[in-house]
Amino acid sequence: MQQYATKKDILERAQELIGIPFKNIDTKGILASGKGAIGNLIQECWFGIPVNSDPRPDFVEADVELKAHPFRYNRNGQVVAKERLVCDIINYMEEYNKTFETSAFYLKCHDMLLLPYEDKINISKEYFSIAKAVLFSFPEEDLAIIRDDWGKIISKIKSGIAEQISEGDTLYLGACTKGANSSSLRKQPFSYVLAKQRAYCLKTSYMTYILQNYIFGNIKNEKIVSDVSMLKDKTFEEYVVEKIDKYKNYSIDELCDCFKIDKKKPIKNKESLLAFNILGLKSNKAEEFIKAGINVKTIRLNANNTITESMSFRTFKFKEIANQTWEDSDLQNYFSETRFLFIVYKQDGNGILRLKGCQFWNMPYNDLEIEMKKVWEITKKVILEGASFRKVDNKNTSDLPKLRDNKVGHVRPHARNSNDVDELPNGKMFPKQCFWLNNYYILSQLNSTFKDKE
DNA sequence: GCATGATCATGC
DNA sequence: GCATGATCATGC
Repeated sequence: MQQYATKKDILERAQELIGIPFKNIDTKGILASGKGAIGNLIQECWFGIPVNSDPRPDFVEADVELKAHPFRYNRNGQVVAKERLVCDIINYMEEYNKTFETSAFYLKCHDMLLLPYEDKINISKEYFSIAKAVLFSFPEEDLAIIRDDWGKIISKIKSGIAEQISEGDTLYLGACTKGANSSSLRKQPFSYVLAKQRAYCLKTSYMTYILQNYIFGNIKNEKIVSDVSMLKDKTFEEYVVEKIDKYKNYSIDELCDCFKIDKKKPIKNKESLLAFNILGLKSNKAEEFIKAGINVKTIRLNANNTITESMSFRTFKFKEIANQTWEDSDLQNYFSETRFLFIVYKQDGNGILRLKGCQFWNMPYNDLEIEMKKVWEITKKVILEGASFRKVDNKNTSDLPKLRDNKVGHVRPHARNSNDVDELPNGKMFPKQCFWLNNYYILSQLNSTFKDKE
């Protein structure tokens, strides 16, 4: 029998922990032992539960899992999760045989004692302390999405492609890599290919939402699915696709008329705003998209089924790339975690853009870990060498990867103008750059239904 | 026609 | 003032 046997006992004891520096409770020297130590510290030294590998929640009688989790304040002063919340390792050999209710994730994490602590930059973690103590169980509408996420992960195991699982496949519940390094491999049941070891996790974007809305505040955003019964016979993504599909072939002006938007008023990214309107939202913010960290991108197809422009992303800092490895690079993290919603418009014979529909997408595992990795590594090499950055005929040029060098991506300027510069490791200044997805690569990723001849 | 470098426009 | 999403302009 555990000492803290009810939720009430647990929460009361947890409340007493708030504000106490971790070094003051560390009677066993756990902090010195390394990663994951804070959860272990609280479990052992504060609640007296020995660390174990029991598949059941830490508080067995109360059926509650203890989770300490770091947060930070962003530039705007908002609380944001520092990282995803990692749960159990996914045992590919066993997990596919289970139901969601008996999965290792749900069995352990259906109810959690969340203990967020601020992770302060340049301060030793022994001075950190728990900021809040909250008992958390998933809202019904989140559970509907998490259940589908789980199904997606399992279906890749059942298809014998566990090695192609990516965190970007899913919305709230992810499968993140876990292990000493990327060579930690495991067997899978329907293929001889070894797959990277992965663990169930709640995505960083989801944890940020929990922190901002359930723990520290109560910001309300518009929901796409206002009632969970709307997802009775379809997934969230299917619901979105079907809804947008109802306005197939509407021109931008026609859509503006439908939603009473001033056609002449300059609005940034009107095409995506119209898609949000179709989904029943007034703003271009949806609770589900924020939780899932979904990135909405508009794609314009020409009448002859080509795409003119490549797709840009945020600018990078030369020195950041120079100091990172691929595994901890912003680019790898971004494309492995991020799910996209493409809103697809296509020019008709008269050059008028018409809505064709939408498509959820994330970068396939091999495109990221083989192709994009090459682009990143060449970029790093060119930045470190530094010699190729030069001016020819008054134009800045360099040996950074170009459009035809790689089928997935390239590097190009992304700045206000050529005077908007960033410092290279050798001290030279050069226009800010970003990674781009090649226009022809994007085209290759689009559903064939968008490319049909009219 | 397309690749590449440069720049625009909104919105916070 | 700047990030972001997007598009323009030149020259081969």
